[in-house]
Amino acid sequence: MATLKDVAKLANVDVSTVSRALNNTSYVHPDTKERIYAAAKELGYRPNVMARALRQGRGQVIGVVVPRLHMTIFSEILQGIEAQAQTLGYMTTVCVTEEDAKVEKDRLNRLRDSGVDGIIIAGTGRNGRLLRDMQAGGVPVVQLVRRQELELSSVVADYESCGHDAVKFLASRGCRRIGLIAGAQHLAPFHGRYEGYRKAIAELGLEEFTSSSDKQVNSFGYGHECALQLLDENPDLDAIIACIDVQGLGAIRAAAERGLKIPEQIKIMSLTGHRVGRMLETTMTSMEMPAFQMGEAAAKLVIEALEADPGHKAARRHINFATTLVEREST
Amino acid sequence: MATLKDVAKLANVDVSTVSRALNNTSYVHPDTKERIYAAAKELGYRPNVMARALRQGRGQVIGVVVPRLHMTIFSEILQGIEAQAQTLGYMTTVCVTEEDAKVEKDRLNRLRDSGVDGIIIAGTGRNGRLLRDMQAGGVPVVQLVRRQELELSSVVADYESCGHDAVKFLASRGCRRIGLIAGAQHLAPFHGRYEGYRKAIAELGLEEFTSSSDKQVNSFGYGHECALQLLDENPDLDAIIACIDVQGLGAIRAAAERGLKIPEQIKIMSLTGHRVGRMLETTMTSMEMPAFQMGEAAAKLVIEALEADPGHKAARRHINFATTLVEREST
DNA sequence: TTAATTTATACAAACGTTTGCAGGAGGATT
DNA sequence: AATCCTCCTGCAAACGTTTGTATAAATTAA
Repeated sequence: MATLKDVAKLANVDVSTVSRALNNTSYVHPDTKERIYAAAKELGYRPNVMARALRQGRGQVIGVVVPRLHMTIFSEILQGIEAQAQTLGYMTTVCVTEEDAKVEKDRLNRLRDSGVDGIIIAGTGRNGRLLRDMQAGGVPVVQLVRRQELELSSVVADYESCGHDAVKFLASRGCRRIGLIAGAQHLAPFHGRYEGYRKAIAELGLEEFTSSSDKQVNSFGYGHECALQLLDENPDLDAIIACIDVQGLGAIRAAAERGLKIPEQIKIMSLTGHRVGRMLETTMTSMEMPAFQMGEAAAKLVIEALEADPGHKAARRHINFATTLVEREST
Repeated sequence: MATLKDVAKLANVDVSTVSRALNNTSYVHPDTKERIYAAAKELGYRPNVMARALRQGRGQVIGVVVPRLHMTIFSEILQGIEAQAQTLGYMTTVCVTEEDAKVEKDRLNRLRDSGVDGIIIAGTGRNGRLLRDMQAGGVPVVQLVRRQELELSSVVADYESCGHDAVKFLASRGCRRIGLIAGAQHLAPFHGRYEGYRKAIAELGLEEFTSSSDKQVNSFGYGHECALQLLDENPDLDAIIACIDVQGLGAIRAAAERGLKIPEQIKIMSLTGHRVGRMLETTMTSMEMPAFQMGEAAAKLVIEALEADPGHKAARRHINFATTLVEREST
C-alpha cells in the first residue's frame, strides 16, 4: 500500500504538501498539484483511514444500536441509515442488543472506545446516564423510534395520533368494542400508542380492552397470546389493534383459532406497518411508518450534529414522522 | 480520556511497561502490575482503538456486504454474524448494495480503505477480481449464501439437495405437475435449486415447469408474477415451489387470484424459510435454512482465517449447511 | 522603493499505541 | 568467579496522517 511518503518522494515534495494538495486545504501551486495527483494515481494511493482517524480523533463511523433486525422495522430503518451515511461519507457499524440492557451498555462502551463519531440507538431505556455522558463527551446521540431521554435528539413516529387515528378509523367502520394489544408500557412507542387509543376510546365513550404479556414484545407469540386473552375475556370484541406487524399476524392466527372471520366478525390492524401487510393472504390494514426515511433522517441528524459543532452545543432536535393509514382486507 | 501516558505517570513507570502489563505480553513484576492496574482503574483508562489499529495495521472490524436487509434472510444472518463477531471481540460494519455491482465495488473499496480485517459478502458476482485481490492482499473474504469464486471460502446451504428434496416431498404428497419459480440463474443459490429441481423431476419422469421474471428477485412481486405466469400457462399445475419466502407469499396471492384453494388444489412451498412461514394464515411449508448459525459460521471462518495466519495461506473452506423440511398447511 | 500581503513549500510535532533492543538485577550453573 | 539464564524495566522508533510554525518567493499596496 502506497503511503503519503511514497507519493511525496515520487512527486519530489514534502508529505505535508501532498496532504494539503490532496485535501485542498491550503495553497499548492497548480503545477505541483498536477505532479502530486499524477504520482498519487500512479501509485494507486489511498489514504490510510486509521492514521487519519487517530490524528483527527474521529473515524467517519457512526454506530447503530438496535434490539434486533430480523422481522422488525429496524432492518428497514438500518437500510435508510446506511444509505444516508454512505452518501455523507460515513460507515455504519451495527450492534444488536436483544433488548438486554447489559449487552447494550457493553456495546455502547465498545462503540465509544472504537471511536465512533456518533450513535443512533433504539434502546432499552436503561442506559440513559451513559448516553448523556457520551453526548456530553462529544459523541452526538440520536434516539431512534424509542424516545427516552429528552436531553437527546430523536427520530420517532407520532405514536399517539397513530393509536388515536386507528380507533377513529375502526369506529368509522362500525366497530364499538375495540381491543388493543398494548405492548411494553415502559417503551415510549407502546406507551404513546396506548395513550392515543385511550383518549380516542374516551372521546367516543367506548370501553377499553387491553392486554399485554411478558413475552418478547417484538414477536408473533406476543400478539397471539394477547389476542387470545382479549378474545376469550371479551367474546364480543369487534376489532383488535396490534402495535406492530408481527403481533398483528399473531392476532390473525388467534382470531382464526377462535373461528372468527376477518373482517366480517372481527377487524384487525397494525400500527407499525413495514410492508408485510400487503403480502398476506388477507392483507392487513396498518398505519405505515416511513421506516427508510426515518433511518435517513436519523443519520442526517447525527452527522449534522457532529459536523456542525464539535462541541455538540447544538440544540437537540426531535423529528416526528406522521404515519399514514393504509386500508386493506383485514378491516 | 486517559491515555497510557497518564497511567504510566501515575504508576511511576514507562508507557511500554503499562502496555505490557495491560496486555499481558511480557514479564511485569506483580507489584508493578498491581500499581498499574490500580492507576488504570483510577483514571478509567480505556485503550484508544484507533491508535492500536494504526500501529497493528488492523482494527478488529469485519465488513459485511449484503444486497439488502429488509424482508430477507440477510437480516437474520447478519444477527448471527454480529453476535459471533462480538463474542470474538470484533465490530461489524455493514454495507447494503441493492444488488448493484457499482455500489458493491465502491463499498468494498471503502471497506478496504477503512482497514477492515475481513469481509463477508453476499455479492452480485461481478467483483470477483476485486475480491480475489483483497484476499491476496491479506484481507480474508468469505462468501455468504452465494458462492461465486471457488478461490474464496464460503458458507452456503445445500441448494441442490434442497430443490431436489422439495420435489420428492411434493411427489410423495401426490403432486405430478410441479412448477418452479426459478429466480436469477446467474446467482448460485437459484441455479443450484433449479438443478436439484431438474434432476428430481427427471428421476421421477415428470415434466418441468419453470418461470422467471426480470423483477428484483428478492421480492413479493417476483413470486407473484412468476406464479401467475406458471398458472396461466399450465392450469393443471398441482404445486409451485418458490425459492424464497417472499416469493412464496406472492405465489400464494397468485393462487388466490386464480381461485385455487391451498393446499387442496395447489400446494405451495418455499425453499428458504426464514420463519415467516409459520406466521401466516395458511402457514407455509418450507425448507428452513439455519440463517443465524450460517452467520455465526461465516464470522468464525473469517476471523479464524485472519487470526490464524496473517499471510492468509490457509486453505479455503466451504461450509455447506443442510436445510430441513418443515411441513405446514400450504402442502 | 519599501513594506505588507499573498502564495507556496518544508520541517517537525503530534495523535496513542506496540514492540525491538538494550541493559540492570538477581539467581543458578558451570 | 565467571558465565548464563530469567525476570523486569526503560528508551526510542514506528504506524500514516494532519497541522502549526517557519521561511522564501512572488505579488500587491503604499
